[in-house]
Amino acid sequence: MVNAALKLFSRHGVGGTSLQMIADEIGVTKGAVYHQYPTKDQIVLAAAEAELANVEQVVRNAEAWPPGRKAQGVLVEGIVDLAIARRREMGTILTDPVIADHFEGDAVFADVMHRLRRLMTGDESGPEARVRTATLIAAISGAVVHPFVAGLDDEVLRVELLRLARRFLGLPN
Amino acid sequence: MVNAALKLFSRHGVGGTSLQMIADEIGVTKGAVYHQYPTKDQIVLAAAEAELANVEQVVRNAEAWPPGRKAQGVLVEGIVDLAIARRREMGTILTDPVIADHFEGDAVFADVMHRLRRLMTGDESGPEARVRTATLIAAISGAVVHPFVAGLDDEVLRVELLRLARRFLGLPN
DNA sequence: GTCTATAGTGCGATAGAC
DNA sequence: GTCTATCGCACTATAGAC
Repeated sequence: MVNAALKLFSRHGVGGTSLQMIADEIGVTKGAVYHQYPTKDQIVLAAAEAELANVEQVVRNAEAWPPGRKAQGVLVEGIVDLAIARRREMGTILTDPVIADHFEGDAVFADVMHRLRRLMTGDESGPEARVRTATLIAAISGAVVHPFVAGLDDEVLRVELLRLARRFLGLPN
Repeated sequence: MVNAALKLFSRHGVGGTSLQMIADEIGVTKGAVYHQYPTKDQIVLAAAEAELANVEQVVRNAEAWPPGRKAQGVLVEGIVDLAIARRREMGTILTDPVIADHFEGDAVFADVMHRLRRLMTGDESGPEARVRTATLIAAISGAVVHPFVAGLDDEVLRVELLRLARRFLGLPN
């Protein structure tokens, strides 16, 4: 259900997705949808959190390594893989205005972003570190939905993106 | 009117913006809006094209220079300035699903993107060139709306983004 | 847990007065 | 060119049978 919602959100936007569309997508009626989630807002929230959980898992994997280049490499590889596996969905939670509103002031979102920045820039937290982190995330999650790469094979895209991201971070090859 | 629509689109998404909201924003009634545009689709199209025209102007400025590093520098500076001046609006035309649908197969959009890629990668047009171009555009237009940089001063953000973009392209300082 | 039925609201769009 | 008034429809949400 949450997955069906995310798929529709990323294809029509949150505002352009109705409960009827979600119900149709999973093959039930609106009433059944309302049984699980009392409001549309709750569905949006659940979908956004589910997608954020994927990012959190990638961050957690990278945190298993001691701080440094290896951890950064694991992080970048995880983000690239995630962005490719979910080309539209990942960008949606970062760019859709309705979901951005939901995450503004959200503690879990802030925590994941903070840990992500820490992995990439260590203890720096000034403007340079912030812009660098925001840029890398935006680059990867945004690039995968750009028309230029719409027709590219997943594996080709993966290799190119990884190369660019590693160079961006100053990591070996 | 087109500007009011773009502002609302970037704040609530295209699907989440009603004609009533647009009418209220510019201080008229729905009837007056319908006098200028026969359908909501036409408004969306006009708004998207207006924003695309800004990008086209930046590309045109860069094309005034002979192909090479100078042209690339002008291009990157123009894109960064545009993204900062219109932090939300520029990202909207690249990420909102409704607008992306409008641009899919659009000749003007394809032309601007083609010229942009040509400026950045010359005559190469393989996967590597495509991913590189898509990544740079996504990075800049996406980074400016990321929560990490929400509180940053425009000028600070501009300097950092320019530095990152230049390094990404292998341009001097 | 899924259904039908329906309330209440706001939507896109149209018609016609001024 | 802007207004009011209104149509038909789809929406979110609720109530209650099975």
